[in-house]
Amino acid sequence: MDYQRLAALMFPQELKTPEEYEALFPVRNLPEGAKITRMAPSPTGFMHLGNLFGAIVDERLAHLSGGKFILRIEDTDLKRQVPGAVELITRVFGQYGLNIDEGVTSDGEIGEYGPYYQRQRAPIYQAFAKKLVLEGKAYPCFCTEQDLENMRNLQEQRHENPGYYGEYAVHRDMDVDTVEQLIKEGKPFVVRFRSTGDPDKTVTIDDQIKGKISVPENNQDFVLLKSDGIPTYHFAHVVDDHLMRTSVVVRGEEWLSTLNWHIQLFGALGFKMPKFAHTSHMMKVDGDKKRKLSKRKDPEASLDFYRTEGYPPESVKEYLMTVINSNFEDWRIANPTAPLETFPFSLKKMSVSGTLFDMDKFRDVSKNVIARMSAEEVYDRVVDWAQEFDQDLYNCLTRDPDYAKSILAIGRGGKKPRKDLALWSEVKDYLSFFYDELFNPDYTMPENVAKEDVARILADYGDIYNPEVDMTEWFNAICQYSGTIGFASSTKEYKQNPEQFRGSPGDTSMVLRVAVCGRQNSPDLFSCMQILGADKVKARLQEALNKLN
RNA sequence: GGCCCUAUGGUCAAGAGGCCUAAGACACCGCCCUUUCACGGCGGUAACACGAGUUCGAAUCUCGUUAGGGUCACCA
Repeated sequence: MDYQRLAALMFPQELKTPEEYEALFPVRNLPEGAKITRMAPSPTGFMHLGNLFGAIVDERLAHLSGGKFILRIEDTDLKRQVPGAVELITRVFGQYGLNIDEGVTSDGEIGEYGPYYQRQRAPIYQAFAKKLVLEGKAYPCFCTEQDLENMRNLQEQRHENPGYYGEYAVHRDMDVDTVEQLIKEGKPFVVRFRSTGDPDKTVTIDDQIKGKISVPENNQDFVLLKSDGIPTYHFAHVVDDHLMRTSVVVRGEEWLSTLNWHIQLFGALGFKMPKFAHTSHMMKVDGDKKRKLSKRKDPEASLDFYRTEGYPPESVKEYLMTVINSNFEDWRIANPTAPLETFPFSLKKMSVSGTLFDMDKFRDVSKNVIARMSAEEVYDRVVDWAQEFDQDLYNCLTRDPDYAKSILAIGRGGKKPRKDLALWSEVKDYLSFFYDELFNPDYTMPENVAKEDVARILADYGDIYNPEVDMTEWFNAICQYSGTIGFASSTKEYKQNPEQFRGSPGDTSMVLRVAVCGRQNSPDLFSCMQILGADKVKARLQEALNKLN
């Protein structure tokens, strides 16, 4: 077989040699142990929680080891491309604080191992494909989609494995004259790998997460270059990760099934294999079954969900860390305020089995994240969120920032901070009663307080309330007043003989709370009254009294 | 169906042959603290998928079964 002639027919264009590329992208000069990782999303306009999961692993691995983290765009499939998708990707990286050392950023490409868009790397892949053709390790295939479908049907009928292999690899040994003829006729062709694998033999690799994995050798003549000269994932992955000198390939375990293709290709091209780390999937319960988080069925699969709902990126990251590294939670308890970056992340601690996404757990994590923030920071974040997603809330918050911050400061800080908020979209309801236009009172009074007592408290308290005094004195006044209307004048007293009283100071407070806040649950009532101011408190009491009748 | 991966409470998980009468977190329940709530404290319910084998000894090693997941494209 005249491979020289075959290669010339298949690749008439001017191409650099593989050796030239090797020289162009030399092995990196990095300290011992430094890891090169890469995230390689497709610009589909959708960022999956799993993408972030992988990106965090990549980023931590690289930066904890003094290596490099690369962002490469896998835009080889034109059909799936969506305008603005790359911007979405870089925006997400920015939001989540995943700093790229090399590759595509919001300010263009950086780094010496580019281009980092695969489409722009077409000549590189072609050069290496040509090398394989010259060595008899690849060949053109002129099968149409229809041909392949017919083949699959036949294989299904015969209960044989589907695919392009063995006797089904019909164009494998086509003579060069025929190839020339077909090319002259303008027939499109793909470039296929000529597999020499024996499926009865197995090949074993040591995965960084899963440990030893044994798979049968590949015998499929899979496609290297599509008919438009653009590579498939498999070929692009091998060429890119070699030339970019990636040292650890982190990717989802769905790639395990074609791992033998990649192993074979690294061998055929004479490339040193990188290490592999196959991550398990995020799962979700669907009825009584578990399945992979689905972009179509599960809103929480999309990173956009967290943004629109108002979950801080830190919360998502923090939650993912609890899943990624089993010792993270203990570390966080021991180091409540330490930056995430100081956690000693390790691949060894990664789970090998699929993890169910746990919304309860996630909310808990997020509450803790938000509880650690200052009122100032919460204010800034909520305003940013509201500006985009809740104009009413935005208007309220920005009208008087100090007022808003004083609300958000209630019970914040200290040893036992309040944990009311898990996400920004809960803020509006949380503080609605501080704003007249959001105030939507439910005047349901505590059942154990007689209606005439309610009316009396509401009528009397306006004159009793003194905004000048501190919390202790404020509560003492309520206690004292309670004593004058047949209520106990202390909680202790009431508890000793509940039947002797019409109510307790707690009941009095609850009546006031319902009137002032329009609900039975609120942060500390004293603080609420302080922030609202005496005039507003009195107006609210009157309003509630009017509604009573 | 073939191939591959996985299997400890409802969920995430600790666990590397004896430290296991099996950690911890979330959720749930109870009690305490308390002007309600949110916190916080204390306690509780709840698990090694099944069957063989190896071994003095198995959650841990091996095999099988079962169950779940993934994958079988000119998609990634």
